[in-house]
Amino acid sequence: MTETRDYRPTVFLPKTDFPMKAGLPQKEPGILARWEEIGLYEKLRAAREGREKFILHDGPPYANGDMHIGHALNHVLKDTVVRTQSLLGKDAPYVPGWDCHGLPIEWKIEELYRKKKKNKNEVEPKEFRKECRDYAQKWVDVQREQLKRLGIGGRWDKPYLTMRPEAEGAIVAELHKFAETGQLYRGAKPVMWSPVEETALADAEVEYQDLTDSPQIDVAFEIVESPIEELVGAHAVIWTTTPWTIPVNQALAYGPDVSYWLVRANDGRDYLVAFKLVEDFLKRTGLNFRDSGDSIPNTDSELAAFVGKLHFKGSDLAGTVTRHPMHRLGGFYAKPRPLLPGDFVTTDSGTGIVHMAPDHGEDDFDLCRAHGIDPVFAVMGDGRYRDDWLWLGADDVDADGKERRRSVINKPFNSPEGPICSDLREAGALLSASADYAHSYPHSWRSKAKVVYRCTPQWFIAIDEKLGHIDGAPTLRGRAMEEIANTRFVPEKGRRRLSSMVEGRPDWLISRQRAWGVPLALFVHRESGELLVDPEANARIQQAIAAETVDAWEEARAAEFLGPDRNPDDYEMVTDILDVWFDSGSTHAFVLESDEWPELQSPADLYLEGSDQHRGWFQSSLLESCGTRGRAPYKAVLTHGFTMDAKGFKQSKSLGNTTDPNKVMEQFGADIIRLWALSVDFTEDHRIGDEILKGVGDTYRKLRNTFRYLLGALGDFDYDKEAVNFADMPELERYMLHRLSLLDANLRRAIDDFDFNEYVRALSEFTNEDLSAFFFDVRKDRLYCDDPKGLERRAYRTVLDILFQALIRYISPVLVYTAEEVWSTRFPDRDSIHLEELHVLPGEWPDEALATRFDALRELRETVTEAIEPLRREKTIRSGLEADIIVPESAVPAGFSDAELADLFITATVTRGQGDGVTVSRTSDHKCGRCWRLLPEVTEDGALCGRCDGVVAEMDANA
RNA sequence: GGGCCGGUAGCUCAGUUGGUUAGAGCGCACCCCUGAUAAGGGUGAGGUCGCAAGUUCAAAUCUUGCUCGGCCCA
Repeated sequence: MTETRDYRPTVFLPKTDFPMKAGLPQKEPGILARWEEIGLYEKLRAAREGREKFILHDGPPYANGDMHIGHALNHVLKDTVVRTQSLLGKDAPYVPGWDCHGLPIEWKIEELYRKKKKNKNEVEPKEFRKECRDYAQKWVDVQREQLKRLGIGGRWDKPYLTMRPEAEGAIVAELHKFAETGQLYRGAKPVMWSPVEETALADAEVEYQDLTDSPQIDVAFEIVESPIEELVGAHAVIWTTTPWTIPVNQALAYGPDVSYWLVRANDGRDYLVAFKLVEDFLKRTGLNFRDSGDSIPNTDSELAAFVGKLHFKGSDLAGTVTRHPMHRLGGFYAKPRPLLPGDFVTTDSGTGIVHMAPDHGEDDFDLCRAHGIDPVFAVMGDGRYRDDWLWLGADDVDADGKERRRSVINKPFNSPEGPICSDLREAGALLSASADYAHSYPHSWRSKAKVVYRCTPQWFIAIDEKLGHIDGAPTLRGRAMEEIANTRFVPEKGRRRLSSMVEGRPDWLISRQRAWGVPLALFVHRESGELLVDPEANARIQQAIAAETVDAWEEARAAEFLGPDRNPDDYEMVTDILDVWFDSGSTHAFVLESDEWPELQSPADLYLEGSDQHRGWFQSSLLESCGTRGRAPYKAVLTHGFTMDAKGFKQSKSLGNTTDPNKVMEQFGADIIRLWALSVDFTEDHRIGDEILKGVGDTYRKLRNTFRYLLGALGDFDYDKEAVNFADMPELERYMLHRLSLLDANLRRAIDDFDFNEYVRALSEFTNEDLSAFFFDVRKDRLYCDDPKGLERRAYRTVLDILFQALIRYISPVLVYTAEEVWSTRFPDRDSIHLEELHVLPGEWPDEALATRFDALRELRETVTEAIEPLRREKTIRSGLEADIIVPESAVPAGFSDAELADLFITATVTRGQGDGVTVSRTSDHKCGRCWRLLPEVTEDGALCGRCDGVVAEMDANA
């Protein structure tokens, strides 16, 4: 009789060439090449011309080394901000930049010299800087290619570099603004100084290492004068870990609120020591009480017995004067060493009396300056004492009787057997000396050598002077604080972090004694010591540097810069260079305000960097801009955390737990890294690792397959001929447009909040839950089997088209390559998805009443699938299509027919019953040979249902 | 050592001003489909909310201490 016909060719299956497997590592470079070929970035600029601008200003990464995961995260976030703003229709240009000057690069070049046994001092500064410049340029080029490969869109043909001569000239111009407005001063202040590199170091250039063999000594200073009679002739004891500072001791400090005790020791002397530290003191020195009856009081009553006896409050010590252990040498050492009150004195360690060397400590300097005691500048740049310094220890003499001048960080110099200690011991002043103290001590992060505090002439920007040139502004610090209050912070906690740093910071030390950087192009009058303030001279300097690079700043040209009315011999030319934070703090000036990038403007809408930049770029930019312009260079600041390894630990090369984004791109593709960066909570520290990347890959495949389905279902869709009006659509289609409207609002809010985690999550959940598991599944039958001319199938495809148009735009800032691949598959003749804007969705789509009914229906649907499950387990039925369902009448939302329910539940039939549970049984109907539904109208398995019969008949007729 | 920030299922994340049984997606296990097929659908098992005290009728949520991790600083 009737042989079973194979109806497969009559079913409208999705058809597309878009592959399920992505092959991103192979595919992405080709897509990137095409973008460059068509000039995508320029096309986008042209397309958005005249629109509202959104300026994200790029914080310059340092031009050294390959792109690492931190760069990748940072740039993906920046790119996503730019692309999402562009999706909203704004003109959002992106000009990337690099930080090129500074010690790390200089150090690299010096390292190369050392390998070649070449001495830096024998090389012309110009030649040396040229090598630094070439080195920086090399890494700029490397990083640029890596960032492009990541899919970061921007002005790659003209990035800003801090070493471009135009930038160097502009940075000098910014410095001159500070000079011309009186905010710049030269001060002698102890700064972190590396004797090895012979330069002052910024905080960021210093690292702390734990030492266990540092020297510690107790030194007695004889009291020669005091309002307290018992103290005269006694000894004040200081404790220090830096014996080398004793030669420049100038005073002692006590804590006004600290309690002191005069210890009558068994060596016959009386020692003044903080009460709380007596025990430690005796232990270190091996001394004991002179009278066996004395002991350290343990109880309050024992202590009370001492009060008024040999027990003093710190403030009582005012007016007490000691003399230096080496006072017999006369001169500097013969001067009195007064006891001064210092709030910084604690009783955590030592003796509660602190020796003051204003040359070598911040507290020391400040306290001494307040009492008219000046530093003596005895230690030179290489860490050695001046040749003419009177005393450094008698045995610091070589075999020929010639004095050896050792660096102060030299270990033997500071050792208990060293020259300082030996002489102190001989003078009877050394009460203890050992080399076993454990603490952390600052080292240069480049040379790993110890650094010291050293007083040197340095240039500072004053933080607490009134800003006379800016109307209504208080001090620089004050204005910066006001501007922090006016700035948006994402996340909000960044505000507190930045303000507490600005609140507590000292004046800005901007000078460095190095070669690779922008000069502090200033003249100082030799006689008056005054800074030359001459806008015309300054302009000549700026122009020369902008034209010829920093090489223009050389002695030979002093006359040219000073002009005909001044004698170059009268002026000292400053040869220091600027802190690189001043360079990058000025980017808003030489990038955002520059004519070279007319697409930019200032202030920027957003600065976006890692949370470490609260100390760095956010702050230097804020101070630079407030000092010169009286306002912040940004309207908003977004910070991200750091990327840890899979277990939440810091990534480091030495631990071998780093994830290299370049390798991830090779292995999985740039889109995977991008999706990862946007999936984690970047406002906090977050992790990366194999398992996490695998999960990201799963999310990616689901999104990709959703697009593959849409492409397949819409392969032959012709909007003009097929589209159905909203009003004519079935309710499910209208409900999906409601859901899309919600998603759209959600995503737009996420864009405004820079909440990309939410953005990706919302998008991913929508495709999983609303589309794949619900809408696509329910409408599968209609797509495959309905009459193509029928309203229902056309309505479905119309919504699929709407979904496609929306989703491809939503995903385009995230999966930049895949979005393009999808777009070009559907529209091979169009330029790029990345030129598109979000559509404004029709206001008629949201329908709360409809949504309430469908939301309830989906809940019922869950109950139904749950009820079907046991029958499938026992193999009574295989799929829901074989199930007859009875649902409680009361559980069904209004307005659904039984047939609609069967469609929505993907079951054979649905009827309503009175009970409160769902009943499931196997249907007795037969299976349609084409659509596989089990329906009463199908006479036998394999025969056709009415719908399929009609469709097949028409196809046959047209064949 | 100090300041600030964080610790919720295997993973990525939600959890309003303290208020039923702490949620989602993914993964995993099991099942179905074999006409989205290296895809699709379903069901299920996973949590002492870092630990310990405290406040409260009630704590993932508030307080304190500790611990682990991070950033910045010394």
